[in-house]
Amino acid sequence: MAMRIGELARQAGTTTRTLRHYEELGLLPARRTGNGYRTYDDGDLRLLQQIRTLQDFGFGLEETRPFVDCLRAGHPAGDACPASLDVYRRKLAELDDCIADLQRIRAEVGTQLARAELEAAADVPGGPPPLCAFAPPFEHEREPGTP
Amino acid sequence: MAMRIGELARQAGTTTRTLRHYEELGLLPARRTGNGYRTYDDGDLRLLQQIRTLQDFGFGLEETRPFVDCLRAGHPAGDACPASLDVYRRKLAELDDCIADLQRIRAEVGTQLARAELEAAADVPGGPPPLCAFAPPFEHEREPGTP
DNA sequence: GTAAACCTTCACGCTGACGTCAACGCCAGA
DNA sequence: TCTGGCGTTGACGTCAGCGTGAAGGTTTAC
Repeated sequence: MAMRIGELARQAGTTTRTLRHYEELGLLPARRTGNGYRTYDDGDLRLLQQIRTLQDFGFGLEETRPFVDCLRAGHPAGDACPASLDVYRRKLAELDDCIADLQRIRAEVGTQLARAELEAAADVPGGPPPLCAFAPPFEHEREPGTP
Repeated sequence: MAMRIGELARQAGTTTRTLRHYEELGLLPARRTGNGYRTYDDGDLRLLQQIRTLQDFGFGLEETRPFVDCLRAGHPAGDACPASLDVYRRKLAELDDCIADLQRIRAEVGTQLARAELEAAADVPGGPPPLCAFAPPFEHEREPGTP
């Protein structure tokens, strides 16, 4: 039940440095034992798991705060509060924008690559295999030594 | 033709700080006039435009280097060299991976949002509009003042 | 009793692409 | 000659999410 920072880090698959960082941010404050050691319980593990899950989805730490607050407020799930739902919705919109941007860019880069490859094939005869095997190099561009 | 740093920055739609940064990286070195002022020409403007275009596509500055070198080597286009094509291809793969990741995440977040919204609707009767318009609020939750 | 394994705080480092001062030099117009 | 607007270098700040020590105290196992 009660555990120290190393144990919690192991259970959550993270590091003690990360947990201290979360505490600096006020995201996951710890109780202290008499000697100053941080001490956590299973509730903290749940909060931490919530944070890590959202992190894996690309949420920033600040964006996880409503979920953590929601859990701490006693709700059974971190997304049982309106503020969390808002974060979900904003993230969805953000993801959609981002995906659309990347798809535009992907298409553009693909086009550029295809064009550049064609031009390279045209400029360096004998380099990459020609699309039409019967297309001979032009005479005035033929290299010396080639019969 | 010849211009100083402010003029080049204006023509390329960037800042003098950015141009000094590029020079620090060795990406866009400048000639100097007698008084130590940086001086650029139209060729530098082309190099800079190449860099900015690739930047807009999400290329890192180091990734633009082959293109810039290619132009400086006298090629008519920055992507006329094999090294540039390699960068294109790596970027395409990177974009595909990234898009796939984001789409998985988008689906996951969408699922979570839908589920959380349903649970919120179930837990808070009378909050969001019910799916079935004939479902009346329960008596013990009815507000005072409502006939 | 001692060594290993834990814990503490402090504080700098890393990545990328610049922004933002400070403190000063150079030059043209009124 | 003064003012304003350019230019220069150097160096620190920003954003996020930690990593990586250093220097020391505490607990645990043998």
